[in-house]
Amino acid sequence: MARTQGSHSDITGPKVREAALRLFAQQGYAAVSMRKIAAEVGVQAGALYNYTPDKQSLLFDLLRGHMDELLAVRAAQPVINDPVAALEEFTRFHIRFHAKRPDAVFISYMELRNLEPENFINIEGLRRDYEAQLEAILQRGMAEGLFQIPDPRIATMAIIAMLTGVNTWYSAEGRLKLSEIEEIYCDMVRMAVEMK
Amino acid sequence: MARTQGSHSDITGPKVREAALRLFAQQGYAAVSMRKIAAEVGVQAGALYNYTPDKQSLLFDLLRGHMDELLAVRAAQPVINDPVAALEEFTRFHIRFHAKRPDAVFISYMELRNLEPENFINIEGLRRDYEAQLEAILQRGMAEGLFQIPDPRIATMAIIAMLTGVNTWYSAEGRLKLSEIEEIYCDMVRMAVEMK
DNA sequence: GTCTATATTATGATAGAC
DNA sequence: GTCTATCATAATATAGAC
Repeated sequence: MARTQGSHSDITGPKVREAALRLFAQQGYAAVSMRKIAAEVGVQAGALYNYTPDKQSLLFDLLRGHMDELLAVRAAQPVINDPVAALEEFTRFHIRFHAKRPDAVFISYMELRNLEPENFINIEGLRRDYEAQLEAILQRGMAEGLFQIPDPRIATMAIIAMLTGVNTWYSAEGRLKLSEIEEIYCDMVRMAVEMK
Repeated sequence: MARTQGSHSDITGPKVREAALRLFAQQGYAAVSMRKIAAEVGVQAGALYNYTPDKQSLLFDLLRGHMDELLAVRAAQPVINDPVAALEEFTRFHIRFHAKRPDAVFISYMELRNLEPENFINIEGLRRDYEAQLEAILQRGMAEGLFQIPDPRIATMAIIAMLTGVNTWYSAEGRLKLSEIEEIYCDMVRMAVEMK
């Protein structure tokens, strides 16, 4: 049986999220109208409401999806017992995962303030879960006498800020390949925490 | 001679910039209307145009003022020749300066994309000038055989990201005083670059 | 599922009275 | 210098035809 003309639910849905992600990252949530998203997708504004109840849900779904994927990919990773090896693996993982998703990372940091309170708490919780994984590695390394860390909680925030900062300047056409960047950060992170 | 009723140029001007800074940081440039700024100041929207030609100039002036102050305060600092001492001073300076101006720091990173191209280039140039100061310290330390740094340009970006990251979680009512935080970051930065 | 049309509200900026 | 009033647009979201 032939499809109803103009019926593209399975294609349009993802396209809406992709367009919203790209536009929110480029211009900011508040600066992007439903009309702009619709134009990018190639439909009229009204049609978007088949895919999201409102603009806020669109933003929340993007952030939630990003965090869910981050945690899911981490959870599927094999556990590494040696703290030194685990720290290196975390460093490489973080850089690689985030470098591949610059738009999602950008809005995850920049548009938190545009989430309604309930949604904000939700995303913040997921972020804390992720941070806790790094902190656990640092704690283990200290317990085993391998790491020398003035304050593990602060070191966690410092390392994550440092690694996520790659996204502010990284370009696939830049001076360094991603694997080289990973290497450099692994060195710096190791030097910053290892016992002398 | 009595003043014209309702004439408060010298008071209202700064109040407009303060209100805009606070609101832009809290809600984002695009989400803040001239009416919201006016309400915060306690005037009508039309009155704002006595203090700024348009909304874009208001944003640019805030970012420009922030960067100018950053560079001016740095320029007034005495030069430190020893790279180790200079790096510690830079670390403490950066944390202290930025912790005191969370709103300005926030919009300096978040609202760059809302600057018109010419204004964007202007601010980016000032930021590069600031980064160059840290990179020069790292280069000097390497030349003198004091620092071991895989890539000075990347180390510069990494350290600045790490230090600026303090602003995402620092609170005056938090577990640690700012002086303690400075101390911890000095340790981590030193450990990350010093020759073993 | 998408379209057109529309209700309702808000926007940046300006003009002119005081 | 500030106010009120207004212009010209643009916003989110919905209703109903197809």
